[in-house]
Amino acid sequence: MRYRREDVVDRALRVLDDYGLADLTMRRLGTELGVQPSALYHHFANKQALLAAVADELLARGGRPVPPGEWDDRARVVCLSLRDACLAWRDGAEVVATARAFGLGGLAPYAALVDVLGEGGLGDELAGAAATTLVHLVLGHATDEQLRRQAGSAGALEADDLDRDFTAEVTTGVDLVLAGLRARV
Amino acid sequence: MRYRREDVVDRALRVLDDYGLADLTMRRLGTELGVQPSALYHHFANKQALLAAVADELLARGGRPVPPGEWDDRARVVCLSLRDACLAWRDGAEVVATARAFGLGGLAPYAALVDVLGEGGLGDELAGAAATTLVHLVLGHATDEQLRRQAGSAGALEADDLDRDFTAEVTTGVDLVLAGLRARV
DNA sequence: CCTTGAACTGAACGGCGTTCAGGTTAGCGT
DNA sequence: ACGCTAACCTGAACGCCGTTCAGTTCAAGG
Repeated sequence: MRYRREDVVDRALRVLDDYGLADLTMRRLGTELGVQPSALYHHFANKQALLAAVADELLARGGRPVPPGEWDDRARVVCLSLRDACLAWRDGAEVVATARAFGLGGLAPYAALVDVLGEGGLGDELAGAAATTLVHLVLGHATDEQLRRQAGSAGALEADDLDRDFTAEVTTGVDLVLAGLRARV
Repeated sequence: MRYRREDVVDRALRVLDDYGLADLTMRRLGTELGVQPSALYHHFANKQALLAAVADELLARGGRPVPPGEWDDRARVVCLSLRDACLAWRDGAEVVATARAFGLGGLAPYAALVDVLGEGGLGDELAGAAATTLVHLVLGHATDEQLRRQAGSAGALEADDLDRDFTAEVTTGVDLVLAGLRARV
């Protein structure tokens, strides 16, 4: 069996979901495809590039249309949609965050936010700063949540982490920023 | 020469600042101390624990007293002080972020924020959510900034990253959240 | 049928975190 | 001054990791 780039990404997503980011190694992925690890370097320059492609695919599959309405409601949908896309895959938030940090992938949500906020009448500078803030906020929360859940299922759970309402927490954070923005329009 | 725990942390901070997080390996740190890598495992259970200690020390050294005043001004000082502490060391933000994610260190800023916001009359839940939001926001911005600067000095700089005012950006983000909070008091 | 380019092999390189049985040494109680 | 104890360290090994590279296979178009 010979593979194309997208086949490799698809399989990488499955390995990610089944075994986690730590076990998504080039060797493991190669084994899973019945191929030498070195074969993967025909499709990707290095592991970072692979992870960037995985992040983009992960976001594309979790994408959800942004309904018409007020700009702040639309921004909230973009944020929560980003969160859901990340949470839909094991270690999804970390994958997106690292890809984004290296500047190789996961940039779509930021662009979408800048658009929506721009439509809202915010200046370019404010829209950019707010979009960056929202993306960091959402990815940070989601990374935390996935890591805590994982630590919890491994037995190392702390009492105050069990009855935490993560959804309420991140929604509060997003709404705080949006309220701050509304005060500036 | 025989070392104590704090000597190792001190040296680790120096290696971090001189060579970056990627080169802060157990072997490198051992060599730097004139000691076998395995010797480090007498002081720390594993590398994560070492990094947590490094993060705490990094934050302690960058610490700055929070002056009296209004709760929102004090919260802003805590946030910018956290940022400065991270930026004072190469890859500082990433070190703190990962230590915090694993729940082993870097928790002081969060606690300080919860305190300050609690004094401001916010409920426990809102204070917690807001503190988490602010920490993610600041660490996210700082991580980005340090990574971009590093990529820039490596030659792979993009035009729109050069004339970015990171300080203004993160201040805007923090102020947006604080404005949102003020609207709720 | 031949050519060409994409896909892959197989072995190796250097480095990583971590373990472990045993050796060394500083400092304290006597 | 001496012995003991606990702290500190050695040296070698284990099993991984990402990545490179010269050479091989194979599907498809002319």
